[in-house]
Amino acid sequence: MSRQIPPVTSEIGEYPAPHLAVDIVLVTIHDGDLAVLMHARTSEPFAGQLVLPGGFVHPGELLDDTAKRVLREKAGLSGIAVEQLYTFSDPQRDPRGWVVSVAYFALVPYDRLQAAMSRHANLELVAVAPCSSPPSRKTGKPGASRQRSTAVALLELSAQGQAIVPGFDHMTIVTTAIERLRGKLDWSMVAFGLLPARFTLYDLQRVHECILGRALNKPHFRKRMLERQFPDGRRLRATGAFFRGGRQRPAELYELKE
Amino acid sequence: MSRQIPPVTSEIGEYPAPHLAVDIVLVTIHDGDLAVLMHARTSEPFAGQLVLPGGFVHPGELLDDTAKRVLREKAGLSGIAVEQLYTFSDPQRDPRGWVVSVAYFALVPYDRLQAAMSRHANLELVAVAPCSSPPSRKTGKPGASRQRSTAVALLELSAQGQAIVPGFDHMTIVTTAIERLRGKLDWSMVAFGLLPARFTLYDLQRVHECILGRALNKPHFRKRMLERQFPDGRRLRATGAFFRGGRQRPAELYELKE
DNA sequence: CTAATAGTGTCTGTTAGACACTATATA
DNA sequence: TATATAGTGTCTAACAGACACTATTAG
Repeated sequence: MSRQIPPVTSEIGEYPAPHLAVDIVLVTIHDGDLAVLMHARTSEPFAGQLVLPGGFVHPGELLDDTAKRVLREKAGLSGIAVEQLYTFSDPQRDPRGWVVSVAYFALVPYDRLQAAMSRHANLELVAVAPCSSPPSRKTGKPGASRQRSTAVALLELSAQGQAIVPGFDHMTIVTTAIERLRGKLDWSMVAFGLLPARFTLYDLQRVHECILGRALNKPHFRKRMLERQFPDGRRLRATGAFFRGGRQRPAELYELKE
Repeated sequence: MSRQIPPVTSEIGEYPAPHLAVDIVLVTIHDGDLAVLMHARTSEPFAGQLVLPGGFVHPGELLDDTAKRVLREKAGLSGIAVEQLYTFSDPQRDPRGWVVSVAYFALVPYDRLQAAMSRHANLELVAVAPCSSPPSRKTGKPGASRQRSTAVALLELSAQGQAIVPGFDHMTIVTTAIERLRGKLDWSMVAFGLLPARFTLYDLQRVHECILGRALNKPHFRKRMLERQFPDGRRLRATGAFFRGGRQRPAELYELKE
């Protein structure tokens, strides 16, 4: 196969131009694990392997809008905030030709994603777990192993208990997204993107623990969250309503206000 | 002028492709101020205005390599680490046509940049100062004004005392670069990219203060830096040599070791 | 009652800054 | 000597985690 490099000429100069695509890492939390949305490819290359939803940029379109359009077209999800992650440019990353990809990440509460997935049968939710560590918080103490390796994969992907090797360079893209998510956790509002409008403080703590991959101190976490003013100016406010789900004392529901 | 959209066809699909360029924000510290490297455009659009060094991506080239090549070709600087910043895709950002730009930032000690600039007469060093605040640490207390505005410019650019309005969207790119630099300062090694191999602890502190735009506590800063192991595993080590520059007690020179 | 989670109070070690002090060079 | 910066010791306040405790629901 001869690799395609689209020849382009213009006033600007005679510069061949790469195809420009967008790939989306849509992150959610399901069953105590971080998870990302993928779908199985139906054609070569990487037929049968899972890849991130993606698409090419249209003329006159901002990359942010491309990302939103891809989410709408491929997952039926609208009104989700997206954030640019990194641009991947390895000339070999797509066997079909020269395709540079701008990766985005987006966050969605699981219940919204579940509704969307029921209308798009080809979508799959892939669990993301720290490498060489139990896949779920429920089956083992997280954060026990600390490692500084960078060459070895930091994350393991799995769907229905099966390990996943995504197509293209999408494993790298997912790893980059999760690292970015961790880095933004304590100064941005990413945690709330994974929660519904009302949630208990322990829900919020579980989101933080899930992203960080380690346990947090409960009294301190609660104090810090309740005192804090978030970057958009809002604070946590008790609603007076309670979540009565388990067989224990009900937990108060909070929301962002002011 | 009809805006150019290069028509491209390929196996991958019939997708028009944008031109893909790289723009570099080369940051240094000169005379107590952050500064970036620019040059005056000699042709339309934006003839006479200052812009960042940039260039188009070549086929088969990684974007990181494009950034290094641009630094080499336009500023005669080699062996400088570059880091991808953000990809700017506003369809209107270049009046000549559809040009998506991947911005990079790079750091260089002023003495190296000065040597390079003496060989490239068209280059200019543009001072970067926090908006509505004295342009230099020496003429006023920095960090006195705190603002949360995002729509208004956060930075002011100036060369030879004259305010600068760069061409294209390069003001936005510079602002994004400085914000990123601040965010990375306390967990990465960016400060050392702006210093020669040997430096005094107060040099290091001045770099931090310059990037943050506020004063730091001297005893604490020194303790923290001397105890700390940096991400690459190295630590600060006293060299036994001293800088005898002023009319006061000489300051010991330190370097990164181990 | 027990089980299980919700939520709080207190202690301790670490971190960060304020402030004051000593040290040592040049002029 | 005066002065300017180099470099340090100590105090205090805020922060973060460990731990133990009380509260309240379902069953």
